[in-house]
Formats: sequence, structure tokens, C-alpha cells
Amino acid sequence: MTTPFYITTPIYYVNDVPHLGHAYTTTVADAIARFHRMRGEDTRFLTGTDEHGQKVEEAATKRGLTPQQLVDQVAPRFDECWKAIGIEGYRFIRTTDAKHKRVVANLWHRIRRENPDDIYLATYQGWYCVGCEAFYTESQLIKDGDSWSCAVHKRPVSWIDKERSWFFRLSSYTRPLLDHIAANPDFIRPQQYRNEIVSFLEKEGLRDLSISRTSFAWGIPTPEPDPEGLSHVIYVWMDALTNYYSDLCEGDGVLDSPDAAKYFPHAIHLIGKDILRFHAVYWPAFLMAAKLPLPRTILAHGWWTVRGEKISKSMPATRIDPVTLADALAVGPLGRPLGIDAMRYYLLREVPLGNDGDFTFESLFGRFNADLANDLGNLANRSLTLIGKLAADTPPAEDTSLFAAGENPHWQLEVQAFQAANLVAKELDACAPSRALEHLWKLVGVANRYIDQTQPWAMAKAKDPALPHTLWCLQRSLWTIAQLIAPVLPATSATLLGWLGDPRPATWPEGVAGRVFPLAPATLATDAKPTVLFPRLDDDAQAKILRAVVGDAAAIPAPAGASEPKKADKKADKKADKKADKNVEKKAEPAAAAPAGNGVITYDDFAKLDLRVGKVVTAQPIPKKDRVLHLTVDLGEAAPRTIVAGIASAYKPEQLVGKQVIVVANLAPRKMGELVSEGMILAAGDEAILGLSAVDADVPPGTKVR
RNA sequence: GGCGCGGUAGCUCAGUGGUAGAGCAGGGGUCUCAUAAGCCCUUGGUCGGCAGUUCAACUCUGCCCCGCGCCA
Repeated sequence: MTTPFYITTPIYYVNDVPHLGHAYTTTVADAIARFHRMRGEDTRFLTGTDEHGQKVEEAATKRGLTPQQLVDQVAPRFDECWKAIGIEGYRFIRTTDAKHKRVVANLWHRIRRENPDDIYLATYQGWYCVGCEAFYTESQLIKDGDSWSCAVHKRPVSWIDKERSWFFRLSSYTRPLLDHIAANPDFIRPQQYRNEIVSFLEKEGLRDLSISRTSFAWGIPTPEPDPEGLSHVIYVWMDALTNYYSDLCEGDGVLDSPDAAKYFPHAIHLIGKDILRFHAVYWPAFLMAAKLPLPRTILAHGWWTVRGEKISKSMPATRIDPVTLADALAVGPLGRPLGIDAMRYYLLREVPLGNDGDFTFESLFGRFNADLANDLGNLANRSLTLIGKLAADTPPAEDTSLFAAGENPHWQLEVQAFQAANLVAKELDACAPSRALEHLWKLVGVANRYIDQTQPWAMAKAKDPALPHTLWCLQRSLWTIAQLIAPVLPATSATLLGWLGDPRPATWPEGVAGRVFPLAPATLATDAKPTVLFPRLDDDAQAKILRAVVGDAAAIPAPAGASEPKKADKKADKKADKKADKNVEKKAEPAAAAPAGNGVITYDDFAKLDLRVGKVVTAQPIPKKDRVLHLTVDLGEAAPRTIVAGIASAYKPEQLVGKQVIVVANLAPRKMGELVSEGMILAAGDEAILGLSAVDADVPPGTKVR
């Protein structure tokens, strides 16, 4: 019997729209869950939506809906998104599920039973931030004139006067938590976050926690009545965290259930670092108070930024839709499943779990071309083609003496494959997908080198008796790689296995006696007609993807005669150049110092630009043109200029009025539909608009910029 | 302000008390099974700064500068 495995994502706030950040968490969990399933472990994988709280209540009111109507309407967005990007084998929980509500109530009762004094009723007053759904002391807030604002949401907090609230005696869990963390080094990972929590606990200690609210109604009612007749709902975090447990319970909501006993102690809670405190402090304290087992690990990952910008509502270009991205990357003949694989590979490979990552198209295309197209895709293609060509005369066949002989390329390839299987498993077991992929790609490199070393085509010409074994090794190495990539690249894996004629679902190759190749079926197909898995992305393809992902924000009209067309594939060009050089006299040495040209301009060129500070006077959308705005900008001239700016994806008109911007004032007027644009606004971001140029002093409109 | 983490090749990072490493990018070469892919070779670094301990410091200690995180 293997150890059960249980991994969870946070439940996502129901009113959010799924973006790359959500997709990252869910994809990591999915890949790890797939790995454990491949090893035959009894695996459970949970995600879902967090649906209670004042914010939902407010949003519903705004739209004239009941909270339940609202959440029913928007909750499926997440489930649908996960299905669309191939997340598999998960359970989806909603905190409005009847069972969940029962479990939360039962958790409360259990705490009361085991530690009656740990929940008590008291009166509280203080500053409360609706956004955070938390109380703050003044030292935690920002003084904003006469009022106080939340440091996170930058909006005023309200003074909740004498709110009666149920409290949880969190203060008595400082020591037990520290002891648990000390005794279980893997309880909070990575270690940097563990240290943070430890120092917080040691220095600050814990204060009791308010666990009910009377200021709004959208939540789970407290199971105990307030003697004064007030109705309370349970604090959102106590409600939300319990989802990890409640999904394991039976319909009656009783805490002791076979699945809870089986899976919960093995739980890995994968979370974003922003919600570490709740998971590493509150949640285990609740469980301790209820005398329930604790999860095995709280695993915190970092944040993704997009081109250096935080993902935020005010920057639409940062809110990358995972489905759009996967579809944009589906450039090969096999379509979306491979686009999904490419996205998964990028997300898991680019950044070590726990670190922050920055999504850029450069790094995405770099990974795609170098790792997926050149290394893996090309390996698959050349191996299968080679086997297809040579197998008719010399079918792959194992020659056991060649492996036994040791220290030859065949032996090396297989030993490397065996070691890779172990290393990759070790890293995935440790929830380190980026390092797992690093090791895996070393094997891809070894396999590519194996072909160059053995040169099967030359062996065929020479009638080398080792050829059947060489083809056998080649085939088996590809088979092994197909197994190992399955957690991260499921569609690629399945495609490869299809070509190899092994219809079985991938399983983790557990080596026997230092060997993995014999694990493949005795006979594999030799007649595959492989198509390209990941076609190299040239500049056109890259531009297309970019446009699909960030929309027309990427396609700001360039000033006339700006840049020459980008070189196609730089590396390809260079190779072509090299070839050409062979037949031509050596070209003249390029001048040492870069003169004008090569993108370098002279001062005189620069001086031609008339840059001015302008102040936006009006801004309005243009009917039927959703990527541009019609601005009038004061340049200190007789009348404001009309400027049509392609920044609608990043700015709402009302955000712009009064803003200082830098304008190219002597750009030739250009007709844009009905309007004539009399200048151009400088903005940051070569692909998507990330911000506008600004002046950090309040200077009069028309001031020259140099 | 306190505590913690980090500052190593153009980029992302690994690393150890004893003459600095990987991947990508850059440069050169080469094969043809392959996606102008692969493979081979290769240019780059006073390892943030200043002191100290040591036969020897990128590695240990102190101070300083810079970045980030948590807390206040």
C-alpha cells in the first residue's frame, strides 16, 4: 500500500476572473498530482472557489442580485478555465456547498467540545478594512488627512464600534505552533517562509482572533446563538480554510470520515506567499484546537508579474487569460493540447517554486524555441524518422551484451536515463518542478548527443552489427522521456507514446537493476509518421502570439518610418550568412565604432524630435474603435491638440484627464478615421502598454523635453 | 526603525576555506537522421565595497552600500 497523496490549491475568490497567476498555482498542483498518480499513489487533488464575505455581498448588491445568484453565475468560470487548459483529476469545492457549511459548523462545535474556552464572545471595536476583511491597529494603517487608510487597499477603513464578536483563543497557540514547526521542518516550505513565520511567532506572539462578523450577512452563520440575539457569520478565513478538510467529509459533514483520516494528514497546501499567515498560523491553530491532525506541508510559491508589472485590474495587459495564451501557443499541427503543454512547460520551468517570476514574451519564446522545439521536439522528430528509415532493414533489437559491456555510448545513454528518472522523481517529490525539468532536459541532451555519436545512418552504410541495438536504445530513450515528461507535458507524452505504439497511459519508470529501457513494451512501433510537435517560432509567429495574448495593445501604430522590419530568425540568418560567406570573398571588416545606422542615431537625429510636456484635458472612447482613445492635450498652445492614442487597453478615459504626458509635438498629423491626430504620446512597453511617460514635477504644458 | 534573505559571466542562477561553474545569449567550427534543428569548440567575471581572521577568503567575521521580504 502506498502512502496516500493529497494536494490542494487555494480556493479562488469567486468574483475574480482566472488569470495567469491562478493558472500557475493550479498547473503546479496538477503536475505534481499527475506525478503521484503515475507512481500508483492514491492521489487526491482539490481546488475550488471562496464564495462568502462582504465583498461578494457588495458586488451582488451592485448588480441587483442575491449573493447566491451572483456566485452561481461566476463560480463556473474557474472550473471551466481548468477544464479548458487540461487540468485533470481534481475535485472542485465551493464554500457555498451544503456539506462544506456543515463541516465548518462542526469544526466550531469540535473546538468547543475539545477546548471550550478557545471560543468566546467579546466586544470589539477598531478600524476595519472591508477589502482585507480584517481589523487593524492605527500603527498598521496609513494616516490620510483626518481618516485612516488600509495599507494594502489604499481605501479608508471604517471604525466598527463595539462590534460583538466571537473570538478564537489564538494566543494560546504560539508555543504549540513553534513546537510543531520545529519538529516538522517541512511543515512550511520553502524555508525562507518558514523563517518568516517563526520570527513572527517568536517576536510578536499571537493575539486572539475575531472569528465572526455581524456587519454583513453573507457567510456561514455561527452555530451558537448570541445571547443578545445578534446574528453572526463565521469569519471568512475560518470558513475558507476549512475547505481543505470538508471536501474529505461525507455528506453529513461529520468530521471523522474515512477519507479525512486517510488523506488529510498527507495534505500539501499549495498557496501564494500572500496568504501564508492564514495557512501556517490560523489554520493549524484551528485544527489543534479541534484536536484534528495537521496537514503535512504548507507550500508557498511566489508571484508572477507580467513584463515587470504586477497583475492588476488597472493594467488589463497584465491579466493574461490562460486559455488565450494556450491557444496562442497552439501553433503546431496538434493544436491546443500542445499549446497547453508549452504554457505548462514555461510556467514550471522558468521559475523555481517559491521565487517570484516575471512573464515576458522573450523568455516564453526563448523556452519554446530552445527547449521545446530545438531540444525535445527535434529529438523526437529525428529519432522517429531515423528509426522509420532504418528499421525496415535492421529492426531495433536489444543486444544485452552491449549494455553488459559498460562504458559505451549505449550503456551511457541507458545509465543516464535511469539516473534521470530517479533525479526527476526526487525533485517532483520535493515539489521542485523547475529542477525536475532541468534534470530531464539533461537527458534530452544526452539523447541528442547519442545520435551524433553513434551516427546510425553511417552504421547502416557500414552494416555495423550494433545498429539494431542502437535503434533499440534510441527508441527506448524516447519512450523513457515520454514517461518522464508526462506530469508536465501530458499531451506531448501521449503523442510520443502513440507514435511509439505504446497505448498504455504513462507510468513512472521505476528502474530495475539500474535499467529502465526494458520497462518499455517488448516491441515498439517503427512506422511512426511524426508531425512537428513544437514548430520553431519565427518573428511572424511570435508577433502573432503576442497580438493574440495582449490584444491590440501590442500593435500601437508606429511613427512613420520608424523601425525597419525585424530580422526573421536571427540565428537562422546568421547560419545562412555563414553559408553564403563560404562562396564569397571575405567581406570587408565592419567599422570598429558603430556609426549611424545599426539603430544608433546621431544627436542631430535626436534634435529633430520636438518633445513637449502636455496635460490631458479630455479623454473619451471612440465608437467602434476599442483600442484607441480620443484625447485633447494642452501643449500650451492656442488650442489643445487632438491626439488619438492606442492606450485604451491600459487606461480608462477618466484615469487620464489631468495627467501629464510627454508628446511628440512635431509628428506629421495623421488621419485616424474621422479624426486627425496631431501628435503622439510616449508610453512604456514595446508590446503592451504598461504605463505612460510622466514628468515628476508639475511643469507648465508646452515645456520642452530634452 | 527591527529582523531576515540576496548582490557571482550580457541575462537567469548554482557553488565551495585551497588556482571560479551551468543554461540561455554572443563568437567560431562541423555533420545530415532532424523543426536552417543537433553536435563540437569558444569569448566574457578584481564572485557589491572596505577592513579583519588565515599559509590561503568568492567561501568565515565586522562595518558600509544596494535590492527584496516580513514585522513595526
